[in-house]
Amino acid sequence: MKDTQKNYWLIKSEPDCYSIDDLKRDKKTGWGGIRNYQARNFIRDKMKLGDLMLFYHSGANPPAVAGIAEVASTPYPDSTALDPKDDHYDPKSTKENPIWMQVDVKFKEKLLEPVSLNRIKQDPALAGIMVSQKGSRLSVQPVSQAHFDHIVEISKRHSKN
DNA sequence: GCCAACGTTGGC
DNA sequence: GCCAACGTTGGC
Repeated sequence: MKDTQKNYWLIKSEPDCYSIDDLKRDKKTGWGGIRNYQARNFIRDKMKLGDLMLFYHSGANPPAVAGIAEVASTPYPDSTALDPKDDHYDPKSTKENPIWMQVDVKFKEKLLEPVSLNRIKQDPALAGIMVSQKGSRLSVQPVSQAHFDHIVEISKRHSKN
């Protein structure tokens, strides 16, 4: 039973680098290049097909949750770590012993109204959410279902007016 | 562009 | 195993 339960995530991307619009265009992409062990462990150990993700624009004006994506593969070795020509190449990672993992991420929807970090911080219902903590640089974060739903709700509510 | 908060690296 | 130096992230 536990295993079939969905997990919820927040993934960060700089929109200049890869935005929700890029994902909408591509429909699906390999979420590679994660070079942080904590994030890697979440991807490797906890991510499951069908898990839902908040797609967060970091370094944007304002930084905000911009859309929803879905985990579209089981975890597999990050090929960008094995390619010497790639920016994310890591010589410590080998085909026999891959260090870094990735999943495929599928476009689900773009929020009509992005939910800004500022709004997230101000909302008592979202107290304790990882992304609003000062100095939280983790690019893959677990999110509770309640927080996930609430953020989507805020967007829907706001875009109705 | 600044800088605080982290994570990683490497000398010892 | 400590810790200073360094690199990176990301809000502002």
